[in-house]
Amino acid sequence: MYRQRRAQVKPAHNDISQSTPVYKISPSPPLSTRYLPFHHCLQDISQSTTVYNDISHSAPVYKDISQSTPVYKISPSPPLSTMISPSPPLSTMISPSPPLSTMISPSPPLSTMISPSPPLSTRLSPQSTPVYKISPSPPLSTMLSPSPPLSTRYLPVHPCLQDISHSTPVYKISPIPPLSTRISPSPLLSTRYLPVHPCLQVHPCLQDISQSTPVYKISPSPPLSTMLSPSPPLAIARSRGEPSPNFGSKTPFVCFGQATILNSVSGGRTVKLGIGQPTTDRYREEDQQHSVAVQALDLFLSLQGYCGVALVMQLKVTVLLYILVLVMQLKVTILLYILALVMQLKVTVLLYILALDVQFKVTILLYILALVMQLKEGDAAGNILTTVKVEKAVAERSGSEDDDLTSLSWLQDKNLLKGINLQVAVGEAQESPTSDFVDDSASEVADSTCSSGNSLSPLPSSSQSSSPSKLKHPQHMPYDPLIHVHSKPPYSFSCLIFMAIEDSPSKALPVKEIYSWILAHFPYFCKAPTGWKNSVRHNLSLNKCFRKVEKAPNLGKGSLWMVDPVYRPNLVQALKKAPFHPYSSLERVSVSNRNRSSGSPHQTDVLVAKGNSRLPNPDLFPFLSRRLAASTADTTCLLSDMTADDDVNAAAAMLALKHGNRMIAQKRAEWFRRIQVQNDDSIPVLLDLRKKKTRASKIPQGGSNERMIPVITTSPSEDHTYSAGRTFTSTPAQQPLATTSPDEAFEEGSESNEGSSPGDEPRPVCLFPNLSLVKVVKSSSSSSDTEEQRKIAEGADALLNLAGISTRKRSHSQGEYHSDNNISPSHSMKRVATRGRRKNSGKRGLQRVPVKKNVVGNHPRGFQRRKQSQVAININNNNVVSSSGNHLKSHKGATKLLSNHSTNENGSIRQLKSEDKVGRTKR
DNA sequence: TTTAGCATAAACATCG
DNA sequence: TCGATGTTTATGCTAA
Ligand SMILES: [Mg+2]
Repeated sequence: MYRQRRAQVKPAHNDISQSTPVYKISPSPPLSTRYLPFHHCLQDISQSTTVYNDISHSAPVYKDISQSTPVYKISPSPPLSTMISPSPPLSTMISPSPPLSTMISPSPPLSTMISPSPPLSTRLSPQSTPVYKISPSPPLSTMLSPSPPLSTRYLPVHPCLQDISHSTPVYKISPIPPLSTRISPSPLLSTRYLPVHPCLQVHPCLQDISQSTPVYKISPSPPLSTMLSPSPPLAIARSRGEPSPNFGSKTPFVCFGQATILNSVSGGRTVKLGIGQPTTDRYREEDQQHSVAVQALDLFLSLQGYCGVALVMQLKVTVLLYILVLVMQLKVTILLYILALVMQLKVTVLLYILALDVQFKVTILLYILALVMQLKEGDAAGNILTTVKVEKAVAERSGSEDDDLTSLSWLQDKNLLKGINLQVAVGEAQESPTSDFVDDSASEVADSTCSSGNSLSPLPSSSQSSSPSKLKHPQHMPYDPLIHVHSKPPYSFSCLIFMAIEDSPSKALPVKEIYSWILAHFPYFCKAPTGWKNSVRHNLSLNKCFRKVEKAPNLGKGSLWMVDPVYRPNLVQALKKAPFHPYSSLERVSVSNRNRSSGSPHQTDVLVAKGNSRLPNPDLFPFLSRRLAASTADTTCLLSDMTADDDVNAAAAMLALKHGNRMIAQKRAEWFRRIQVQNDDSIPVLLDLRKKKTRASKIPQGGSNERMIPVITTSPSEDHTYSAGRTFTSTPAQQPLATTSPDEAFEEGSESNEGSSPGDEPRPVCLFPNLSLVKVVKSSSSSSDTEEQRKIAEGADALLNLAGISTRKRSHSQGEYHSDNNISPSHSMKRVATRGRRKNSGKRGLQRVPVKKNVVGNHPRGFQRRKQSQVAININNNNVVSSSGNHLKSHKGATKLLSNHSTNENGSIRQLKSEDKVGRTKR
C-alpha cells in the first residue's frame, strides 16, 4: 500500500527534492521556527572532547558486552520543553554548509548526560574485542514495570547491524530512562509509553545482536503539550500575519511517499529514494553503509509505512537510531514528518527526532527522542549528521483501508487499544498509552467534514481552515495550543486574557496586545471567526477581574488592561481549573495515569496541586511563570494547608486578623503575607495607573488602626466571571464607610442588592454576609507588634487599597457614569449625555430590535420572548438611568429580576426567559 | 427545571 | 470618515 502511494507522489515533490538539498530543512522562517532545536546534548560534541576522548582513547578498557554490566547510562535529557522553546531555526542548525563543529555549540557536558556520575573510563574494563554495551543501570524490567510487553517497544535492528557487529563494535543502546521519571514520580509510567507501530515491532534481526536481549527501547516522551507548546515563533509569525508554515512543495521536507536519507555535514552523499522505483535496487549501488541504511529504511517502510526511520550509521561503527513518528488523521491526510539528527564524534551521538504533523482537524503529533551513544575508534572527522525524513501522505487513501490506517486500527491490532471502538469514541481509549494522541483525531472525527481525501498538503485547505472546530478541546487529552490549532482552546476568554496580561512584563496590556498574545499562543484564533476579539473586549469590559487603566495619551488609542489584584486569585484558580492550564501539563499526565490505573480514566481533568509542578513553563510564559510562582506557592500553601473550604478559611483568617487573633495558624499568616507581598507587587502599578482614583478619597480610613480587607473568595461561582463582583458584597447600610454617595450606594446595592435582604439565599462568602470589607483593627493591645504584624498590617494596607478600588463602582456599571467623577469627568458627562440621548433617541432599550440569525418565518426567533424581555430591559434601564436601585429593591418581582440580573449581568433577563417559557408552556 | 457560566453577536458610543 | 476600542444588551448553549 505504501509503495503504491509512493508511486503516486507528485512529481513536483520529487523535483524539489532533487533540485534542492533536502537536508536543508527550510529557508522559510516560519517553518524553521517549528523545528526543534538541538538538545544541549547535541551541542558541540566536537568541542567537548574531554569525555569523548576518554572514551575513544580508552576503547580497550571497555567491558565486553557479554558481561552485561551496564557501562553507560544515557541519562535522560532535560525537559524537552526547555529544548524546544527558544530555539533558533533548525534550518540554521541543520544546514549542511557549516561544519558540524560550528553547528554545535560549546559543551553540553556529556558527562551530564551520562549517569551515574563516575567517569566512564573508570567503569570500563579492557576487552580484546571491543564490544560495547550501553545500557542503563537499572534493568529494563524495573524501568518498565507496569508497562506493556517490552517487545512492543523495542526498536528493531536491521540485519545490517548484525553484519556490522561482526567486524565492528556493536553498541547496545540502552533505553533512555523514561522522561516521565524526571517529570513526575508517577509510578505508572508505562501508560506514557508510546506505542510502537507495527513496522517497529521487533524484527527478527533484532534478536540477539549479542545476547538476545532487547536492544532498543523507545523512551517515552513527556506529554506533547509540554514539549511542543513552547514554540511561540510560529504562532508569533502567524499572529503577525505571516503565512503559516508551509510544508508544501517548496519545503524540502515534504517528500510524500518517499524516503530520503541525508548524509550531511560530513559531506556525505544525499541519497534519495526515487518515486516508484525499487528503493532497494537503488541503494544497492551505494556503498556499504548507505546500502545498509537503505535496506533498513526500506525494511521499515515496507512494513506498512507510517513510520519514520532515522538511521545513522558510520562505517565500522554501528549506531542505530530509530524513531517512529506517527501521525494519523481520519480519512484525510496524513503527514508524517520526521527529523532525525545524529551526530557522532568518536563516541556518542545523539539522536534527535522530531515528528510533526499538521493536519486539518486532526492533528496527532508523536514526538520521540532517542539518544544513542556511539563509540567509534579514531576518526574524528566521522561526524555524521544524518537526517532521515520520511514523510508520507495518505491522502489517496480511501475506503475501509483508509479508515483502518487512519483510525489507529493498527493499535487495536496490536492490542494497544484493547477493545476500543476508535470509530465511535477513541476518546474512550483511556487505557491506551496513546490515547492522548489518539483522542485528537477522534475528537475531530465528529466534526470532520473535510474529508477531502486528496490533500497532500499538510496544511489545511482554505475551506478547511475557514472552519476551525468550535468544539473545545477534549479535557481528557493533552492540549497544546500550537498543535491543536483547530481545537478551540479549553480556556475561557477570561483565562486567556489573564494569561496574556500576566505574561506581560508590565502586567498590563492594551487590548491589541492581548489579541496578539492570544494569537501568538493560541493559533486557533488565527483562523477563528473574528468574533473572538469582540468577546475579548466584551470580557474585558464586563469581567470585574480586568480593569482598565488609563495610559499616557501619547501611547495611542485605548487603555491598558490589567488584572485586578483583588480578583487575581480567582483568576488563578480559574486558570487552574482549566483542563490544561499552562502549569498543569506535567502533573496532569501523572494524574491522568493515576486515574487510568485506578480505573477512573475520565477524571483526568482533576488536577492535583503539586507545588511547583504547576508552574508554567518559563519558556512558554516567561513572565507568567514568574508571576505565578508566588501565587502558586500561595495556592499550594492554601491547598495544602487549607481544607476544601478555602473561602471559609480565608475568611477565618480575615477574622483572625480583624480581631488580632494570634491563634491564627502560622501558615495562614504566612499565606496572607504572601498575598500581601504579591499584591504589593501589583498595587503600585495599579494605583499608579489609576492615579485619578485615589482610594483615600473614597475609603475612609476610620483611624490609623482600621483597615479593611476584601474577602477573597475561592468559590467557584465567584471565580472570575461576570458575577465576580459578588465576591465583594457590601450594602450601603452595612458598609457605610464604603459608600460616599447615593450613587455608590446604589452601585453597591445593585451588585448585591439581595445581600441586604434577610433571608436571601446564602452565598459562599456569606460567612461575612455583609462584609466584603472586613475591618481589621490593629490590636492596640498588641503593643509588641512583631515584624509579622507589621507585614500583616502592610498587607492589610495593600488589600485596603485594593478594597478601595474594588468598592468603587466599575465603569461597566451604568451608575458609575453619574458618580464617578474621578475618571475623566468630561468622559462621564459625555456618558451621561449619551445615555440620555440614547434613551431619548430610543435606539436602545425597547426599540432596539436585535438582529437574529435564526428566524422563524418573518420573525426573529424568540420574538415574543423578546417583547417580553424588552419590558424588563425597560425596567432595568429605567432603573439604571434613574439610579433608583431602591426602587427596584422595593419591588419584589423586580428584585428577583435584578437578583438574577445582578448576579449575572450577562445572563440578563433569565428570569423572564424562564417565565416566558412557563408562559408559553401554559399557552 | 433552574441557575450560573460562558460564548457569541450585535448595537452603539467614543476616540484617535 | 473609518477603524479600533469600549460598553451594553440579547441570546443560546452547557453543565451543575
Ligand atoms: Mg472589567
